Amino acid sequence: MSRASDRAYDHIRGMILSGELQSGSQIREEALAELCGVSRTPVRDALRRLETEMFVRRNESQRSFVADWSLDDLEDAFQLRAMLEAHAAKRAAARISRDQLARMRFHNAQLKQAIDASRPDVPKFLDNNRLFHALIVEAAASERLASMLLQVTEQPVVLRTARQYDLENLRRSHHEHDEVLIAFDNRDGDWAAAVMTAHIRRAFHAYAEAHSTNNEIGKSNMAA
Amino acid sequence: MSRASDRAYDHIRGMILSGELQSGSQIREEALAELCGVSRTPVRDALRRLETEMFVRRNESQRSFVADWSLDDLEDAFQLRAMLEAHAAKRAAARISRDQLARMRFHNAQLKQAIDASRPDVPKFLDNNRLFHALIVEAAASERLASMLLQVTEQPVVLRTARQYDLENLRRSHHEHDEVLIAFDNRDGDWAAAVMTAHIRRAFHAYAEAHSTNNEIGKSNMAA
DNA sequence: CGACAGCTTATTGTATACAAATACCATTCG
DNA sequence: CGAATGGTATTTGTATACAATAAGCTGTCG
Repeated sequence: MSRASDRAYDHIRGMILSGELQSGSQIREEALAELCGVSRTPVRDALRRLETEMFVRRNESQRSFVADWSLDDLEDAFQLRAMLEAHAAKRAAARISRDQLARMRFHNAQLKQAIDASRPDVPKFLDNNRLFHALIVEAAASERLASMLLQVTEQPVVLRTARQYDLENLRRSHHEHDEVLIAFDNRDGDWAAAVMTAHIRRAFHAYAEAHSTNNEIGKSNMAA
Repeated sequence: MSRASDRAYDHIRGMILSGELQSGSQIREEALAELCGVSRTPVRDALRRLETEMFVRRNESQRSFVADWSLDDLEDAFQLRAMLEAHAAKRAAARISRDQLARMRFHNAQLKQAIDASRPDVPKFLDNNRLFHALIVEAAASERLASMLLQVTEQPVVLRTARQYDLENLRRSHHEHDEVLIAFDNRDGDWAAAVMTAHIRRAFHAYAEAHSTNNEIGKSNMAA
């Protein structure tokens, strides 16, 4: 997309994720325009996108607000995500190429390195985790599925704890990824789907637990 | 939403569904603006919406085109729809109220009347069918699920046959709805989900068959 | 005190002008 | 003859002004 509306999108999204824009607070187009250094036109574009992704909500008279998520909403999103990612895994098992498999293995290895380092490298973990999951979606070869997953993969919730990244959960993620790979090797879609469902549900519970014992500010991209 | 951009949305969507805008053809904002009698601003708004709903596709340099769907794309959409509607049915089974159940029964009865008339009343059938399904989504009580279902419920495909509305399929729809209601009565979410999956998959095959034996122009809202 | 009407202000919606990017076409050069 | 290049036309992106709508406030009346 165009430069200005993209910048606006990234900027606003970032402010929501970081908590700079408080959950539930009203956001005015002109104020955002100033913050982003563009006019209202691209800001409106960005707001529409964020609205479909449920980062932003509009009331009946078209005022925009930062989405305010309850734990129930969160579980709802995770439930849909589990279903969609399981479906993606099943499709991927039947279609994935040698090359894609190799790349998945690579990212899972990188992700293990990130955990095993003397000081765990969380950004590296998250990055490779994201790429691992992206490859499954790519292999699933369904544009529609991909676009739906985008809508549930990142939640507009500011996590307030560091425990989201506890080593135990990161290690489990790695092992679950490994099992997905074995299921793919065996072209067993049902197996892959089941592992993926469990993977996402575990992520939800880690997420929820972290959310209930809030200490400090974190990012929202859960390590699934 | 606002009046002008809503009108633009409805108008463009209608032109796509009716075939007035040919699949795969490029669409220019200014041309649409003239057709809709508004300026480009609301047209752009409408195009963005239609794009997220996959009625419109944009190439790498931001030109817009009417979506062109293959049978595979269609099956893909139906598969996702089946999964999502089954999920909705399962959730609904656990949450639906007496009043909602009564309204569902009403619509299913109306829909039967539409079939049993000396000359089947297809619009009446479709209307009550839509309301029946909408009630399930309402009872499922997940905004996200609802918004995702909107994205897969209407396909931007011009059907070229009347057979989509053959009586046999309409009757089956009625009976399947009936079974969903019984499953709801028994609060059996798995049962409801299974019936719904079958319901949507049958609809797909009816749709696909109709699509392969094309005669005349129809609407795209399949009787599921 | 409370509710309501009318005015004022704040906010979003639309039109339009212009800027930027891209496609298209013709012409030239190898 | 084909590929590359440049210029022109087409199309989309952005800013801005103004219109329409909704919210908030103030003062009046019951």
